[in-house]
Amino acid sequence: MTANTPRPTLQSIARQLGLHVSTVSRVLNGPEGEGARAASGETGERIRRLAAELGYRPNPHATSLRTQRSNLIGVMVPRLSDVVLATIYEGIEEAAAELRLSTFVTNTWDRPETQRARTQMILDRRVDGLVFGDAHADGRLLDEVAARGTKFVLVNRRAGDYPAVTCDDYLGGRLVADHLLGLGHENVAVIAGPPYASTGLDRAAGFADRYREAGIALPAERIVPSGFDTAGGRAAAQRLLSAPARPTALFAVNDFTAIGAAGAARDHGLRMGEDIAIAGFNDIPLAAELPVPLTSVRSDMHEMGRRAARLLAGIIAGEGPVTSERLAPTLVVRSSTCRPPDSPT
Amino acid sequence: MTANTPRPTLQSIARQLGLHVSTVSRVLNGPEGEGARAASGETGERIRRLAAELGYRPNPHATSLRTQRSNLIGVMVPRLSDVVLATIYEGIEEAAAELRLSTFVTNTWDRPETQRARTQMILDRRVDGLVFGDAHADGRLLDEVAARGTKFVLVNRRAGDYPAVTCDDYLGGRLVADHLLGLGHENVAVIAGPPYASTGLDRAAGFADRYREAGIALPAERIVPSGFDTAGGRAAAQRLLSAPARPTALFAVNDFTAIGAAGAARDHGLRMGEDIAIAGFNDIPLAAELPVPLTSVRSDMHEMGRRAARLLAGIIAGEGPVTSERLAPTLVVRSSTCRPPDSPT
DNA sequence: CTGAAAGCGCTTACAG
DNA sequence: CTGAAAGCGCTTACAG
Repeated sequence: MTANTPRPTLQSIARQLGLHVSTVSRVLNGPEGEGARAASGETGERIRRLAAELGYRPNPHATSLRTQRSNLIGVMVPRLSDVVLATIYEGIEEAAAELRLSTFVTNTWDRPETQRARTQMILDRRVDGLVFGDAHADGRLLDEVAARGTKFVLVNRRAGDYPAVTCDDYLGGRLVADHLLGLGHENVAVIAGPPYASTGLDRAAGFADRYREAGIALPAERIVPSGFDTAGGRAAAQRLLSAPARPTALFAVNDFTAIGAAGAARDHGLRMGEDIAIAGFNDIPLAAELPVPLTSVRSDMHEMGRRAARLLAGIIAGEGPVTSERLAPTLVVRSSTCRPPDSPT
Repeated sequence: MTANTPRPTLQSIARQLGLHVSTVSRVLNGPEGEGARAASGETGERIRRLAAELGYRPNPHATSLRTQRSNLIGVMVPRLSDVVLATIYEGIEEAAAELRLSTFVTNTWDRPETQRARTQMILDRRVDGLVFGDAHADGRLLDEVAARGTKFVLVNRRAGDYPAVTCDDYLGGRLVADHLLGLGHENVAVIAGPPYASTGLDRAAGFADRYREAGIALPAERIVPSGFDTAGGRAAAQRLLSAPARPTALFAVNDFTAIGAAGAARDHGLRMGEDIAIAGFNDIPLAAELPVPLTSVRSDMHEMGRRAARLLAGIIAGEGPVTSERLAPTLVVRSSTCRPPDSPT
């Protein structure tokens, strides 16, 4: 295909073959049934041969205009340079491509105005559906989007009763609590992430519930909100480690927060994995590569993305009842979580 | 806008106002000049008012079909879960949105077959242009794409004479060499990345040239290829540190590779920043957060992405001569680069 | 199995 | 300043 040759169209192919455009359409892009039948005919063979020779590719804008289906989906994420979201998006994009869906992805920075503006921008592109990876617990924007009849699913974070594919964050929090309890930690704290994200909320809740079941109630000041980045983790840990009865173990609801917390611990002269235990969440690839490898909860983010794409595709296709999915996490124990310093060996 | 109301179209607006669709089109979506003139008329006011009230949004598929312009661009990256590429993409997406362009982004894993297949998939979507963030030095695929008359730019990696926005990687390599020479390192090695990426090649070349100018020629076995991830850095460093006259400093052409190298150093009982100097490239956010903060070359990846988007937009618009851009890097010195262990203080 | 027709929602050169 | 017409490239119900 050289630069000057105009792209072939159904029309141009029909003309060259002395056929009608509708015939060519049915053979090349028609539904399976018809295409298959047409396949038998010798005409079908001629059409297919010429189309292949010319490198015919249907014009998706024409198809979308005609069918009112764009085969496009939009994906909203807080920020793609966060490896957690990037990995989820990779899963979405991969599964979407398998389903012949193309994706637009955009950052919303977790800011409501940006979320609203970018959602509108994506809807203006006439996507068939949306994946929200930035849902806020209040669900206000989602309510509006749902009211318009727009199809969507949530991924990573849940909100209300909207269909969502998430990690079982509550269970993940419990797993960490189990582990720290087993090591003998009774004086612990949680760096809980921002208050609008179900991930942090559920992880913290699972952790606190498990401790409560063990007879240890975490006081409110031991569950501190934070950003999801290293700076947030550092600041939160700084506060916790300056308190009177310093905790012997920290559960950060995200690995970056945990890395920031490790920095704060260092500033306090504490060695992670020896003087203080720190656990994170997500098991990002770097967790295992740190000088003191980080104990973390592994969730299959790529698979989460794949499932979200498929769930959305099902909804778009109008398939049966929609049920949210919750992936089981596993705890990966590494050397960052030691026993309490004064514990008997 | 409720679920059951059909979306307004130019037609529906024209009908409600007793006007012709072409009039409405000119007022709502027409070129600046006409729109402005139409603005004065009282009719224009009525049209605009109703459109706003109904929440009219032009159907981009219809517009694209008619104008043969999709306002869509495609972005090819090795993998989005690499924070370097994710950050570049954020810049592309941000600038593209400002230019009213929407972007498709896809992973190609640096595999030629995938690159080819995904490029075709993106072109099938009738994008107006492409940004390649995964160019291979041989430029084979790019030659094919160029031969079709497709418009594109490269970002991060350059190839042939195709328009590209890159970091001045050669200069970056020189900066690191300057720094290590200043510290007194004469026995050094480079972990150079894969042989198909201009980034690693140029960084290694700048480094080696600067050392040569200082009278120190790096033997070939001191410039070892690697992957761009921690595993690759670890393996390469493992080899280098097992050699007879062990280098006192390592330049890894990427921060992940440097982190992997630090792991290998630890395995050899070497403390980074005390027994061995290690420098990276890109200054990813984590570099400053490591227990031993990493010396690295900073390149403004977000800005690189923004410029690539604008360069492509210029090419699509058919504006003047196209010139590649090369952003100046800066060296960020941190504690990972110490003097050679046996150097006089 | 193939053809003819209508129409998805827009833009734009041509009249008036 | 506004209208009428043509057409971008497809799909699909209706005939034959």
